Amino acid sequence: MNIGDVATRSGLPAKTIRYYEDIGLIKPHRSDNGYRCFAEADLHKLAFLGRARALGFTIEDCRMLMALYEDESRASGDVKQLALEHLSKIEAKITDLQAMRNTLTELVNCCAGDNRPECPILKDLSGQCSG
Amino acid sequence: MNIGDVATRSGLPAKTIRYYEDIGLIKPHRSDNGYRCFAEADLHKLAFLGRARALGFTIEDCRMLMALYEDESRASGDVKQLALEHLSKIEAKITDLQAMRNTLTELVNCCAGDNRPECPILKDLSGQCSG
DNA sequence: GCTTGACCTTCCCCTGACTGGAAGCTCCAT
DNA sequence: ATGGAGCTTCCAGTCAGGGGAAGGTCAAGC
Repeated sequence: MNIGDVATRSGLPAKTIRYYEDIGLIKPHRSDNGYRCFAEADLHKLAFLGRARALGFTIEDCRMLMALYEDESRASGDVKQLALEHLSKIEAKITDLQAMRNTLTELVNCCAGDNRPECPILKDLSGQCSG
Repeated sequence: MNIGDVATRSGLPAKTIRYYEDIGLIKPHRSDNGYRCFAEADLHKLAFLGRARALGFTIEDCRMLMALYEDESRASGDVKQLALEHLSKIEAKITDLQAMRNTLTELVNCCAGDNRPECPILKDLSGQCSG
């Protein structure tokens, strides 16, 4: 398979696939003409990577997950720990974003949003507490 | 005021303050020795920027918010629109992260996390649906 | 007056995970 | 032979700064 076919079948852009080769996540063979030549196993790895990335794992996490996946004597505890650490980062992000959302929602609700300059959003940002 | 004092009082790192000058968000004067020389108004702007950034606004958003803040004939509707657009991006991110969290939580709960290699997390990532 | 250390300056490279685009090669169909 | 699609590499850019080098400045202490 050439990269275009793999891109279509994996759902990843060709650019991303080249990048993954660059950083050593996959190692496709080369045809005589210099084109990358992907086997089914490469496609499978790319799909794995795509799913891990979609769950928000970093590239380095993905690298470790792939290594664990390929290590048949792995301990599932190592995978679980990786996932739990990632989960706690996600939860922290959610908490941060919810705090932003709450503040913003309140500010937006206080703002008339008309043609007048008076604006509680700007007032808050400028440090003049409106409460 | 020198940059160190402003950093302390605004809570922003000196690096960040220099960066904000670089991209034109602030324009502190210079002393004869070449040092940046900050007035209270600069400090005020930096505090504004810090709060806007803490609410997750992008730098470009901040630039517009500052312009609106300084425009006494602004319409609060413009500010509100900016805030609403930002809010909807935040909400989209929260939704994405919650989906990740839900999937990950389920996977983690299915994983024994012991010394055995059997692992539903890896199984899911590899595309073998466990359900 | 000299030194020391803290503070300031600019400059450039690095981050993560790609994306865009240029220049050039290959392949296939016409 | 030619045109266009697809492939290659390489360079630069994204966002919002962070790290650190090389060097100028200032105030205190001796």
